[in-house]
Amino acid sequence: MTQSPSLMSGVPELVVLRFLSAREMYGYQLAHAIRETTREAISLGEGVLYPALHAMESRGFLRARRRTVSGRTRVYYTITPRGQRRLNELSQEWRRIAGGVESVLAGT
Amino acid sequence: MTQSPSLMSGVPELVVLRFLSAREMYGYQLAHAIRETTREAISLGEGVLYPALHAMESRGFLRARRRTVSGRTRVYYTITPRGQRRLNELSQEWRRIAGGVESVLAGT
DNA sequence: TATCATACCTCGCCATGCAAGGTATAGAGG
DNA sequence: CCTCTATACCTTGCATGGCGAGGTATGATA
Repeated sequence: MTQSPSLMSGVPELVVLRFLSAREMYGYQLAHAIRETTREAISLGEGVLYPALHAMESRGFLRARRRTVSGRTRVYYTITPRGQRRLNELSQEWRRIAGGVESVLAGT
Repeated sequence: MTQSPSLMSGVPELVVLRFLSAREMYGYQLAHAIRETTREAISLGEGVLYPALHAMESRGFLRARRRTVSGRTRVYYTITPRGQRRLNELSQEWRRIAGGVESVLAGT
């Protein structure tokens, strides 16, 4: 119903890569960490997070490793060199666009 | 080919509304103003700008008025009260998400 | 007379967010 | 024992929306 144009496009990939560049994490953990770090400003639903993780893995940005911890299966992700390069590109892209938007919002 | 996730989603609508909240403008003029103000950081192609303008008009955010200036037809746009409300919402939304991304990029 | 800048437009691809729905285990409380 | 909550993963289908490519037309400049 033409709600909002979702300013979120590309954001999940960027923030996930950033987290994984610091340490290995699993999906559920990522979701919580993102919510906490951003104080709820960014909250990725599972329908966003998991497909994003799979896409990044198949593109070679992440490596997945299943581990069973006390009867529960977790999929841990680590960032690859390609993923690191991707993160650098996306960060730069983000800064560029965010800077542009800010300059417009600030007025001439 | 899964190029880039295009962090641009929603940005055209936001920046156009912001410009039009200051003064009446026509499409081509908007494109140039956006490029200039953002120092090329944001550059809207015509395949983005015109469909966006039409969509915003049909949603009641803008009002269009054709005018012929020295043999050329221009479509001037003004923002409506609804468009102004929309701008406020989008701005807030933008600040929220951008703040979240920044906090992630900055690290814990 | 060509080329550029102005000025508008549409079509079609496809990437992607997101809601909704599904499976399964562990632990706590009644 | 049973229900509920938290943990932990998954997929399908829809709608949005950016973007390239292509199209039309005029005025000015070289």
